[in-house]
Amino acid sequence: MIKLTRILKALSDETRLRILNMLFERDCCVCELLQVLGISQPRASHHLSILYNTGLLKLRRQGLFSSYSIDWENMDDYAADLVKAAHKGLARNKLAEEDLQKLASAKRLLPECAQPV
Amino acid sequence: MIKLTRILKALSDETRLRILNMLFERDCCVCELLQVLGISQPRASHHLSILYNTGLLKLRRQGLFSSYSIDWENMDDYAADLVKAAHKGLARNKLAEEDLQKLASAKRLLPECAQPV
DNA sequence: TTACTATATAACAATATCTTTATATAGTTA
DNA sequence: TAACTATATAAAGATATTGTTATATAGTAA
Repeated sequence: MIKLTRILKALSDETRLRILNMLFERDCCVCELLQVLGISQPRASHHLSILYNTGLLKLRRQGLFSSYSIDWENMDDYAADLVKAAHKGLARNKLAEEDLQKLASAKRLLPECAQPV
Repeated sequence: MIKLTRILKALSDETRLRILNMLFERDCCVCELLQVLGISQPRASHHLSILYNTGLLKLRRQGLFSSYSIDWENMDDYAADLVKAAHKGLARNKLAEEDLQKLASAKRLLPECAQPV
């Protein structure tokens, strides 16, 4: 129950849903998330840590850069269902769509910054 | 986005998940929920109002009694997915299982108190 | 080494959520 | 009508969450 509520709480925030929406598109480094979301770095870092600690994201560090992606492999079945349903709920959402457009032209600080994990 | 986060927040609470779990079994009147959950009446009422106002439940009043049930008909597709996934996440949960056992023997104050809506 | 950069963490204020206690509403029964 | 019952709502304290500012960590480059 605690795990389930933690996952639901992790999903219950606009910023974190926007992050997940972007990671549905492809994995991203923090620098890209910052550019697109237009929020402070500690704020992004905080929300990423919540998603990460809940087991929804995995992290690949390359030097100074951190690339996050959705950790489908280690996620419980129901958790994957929740993430997919939340993503479905973002369909045709203005903000979420704009984020993806910005992501397409976001500057990657290093070329290897957002390659598949 | 606001609707989506409201639904996720509504699901992000143990008491409300227990209520939904019971309503997955069958619709219940508040008196039954109180017996099973073992919480105060205003607390149950408060959580029911959150689920109701988020559009996840429907209500049928019969005199003094209120029967709640999951409002599948008026729920968005993604919302139904979220509710089902949350329910899936309760599988084999001790507390949720005990609730259903108690529900089976909960005393209905009126025979028509928990008939299908 | 020092300076710089990307990200994480800590501390704190602002806000939201949960629970309890008290009260209101509205249907029922006498 | 008055008394009673099931449920809802309001007020208020306790706790949790969010966002900001400041600082730490750790990799890179000079």
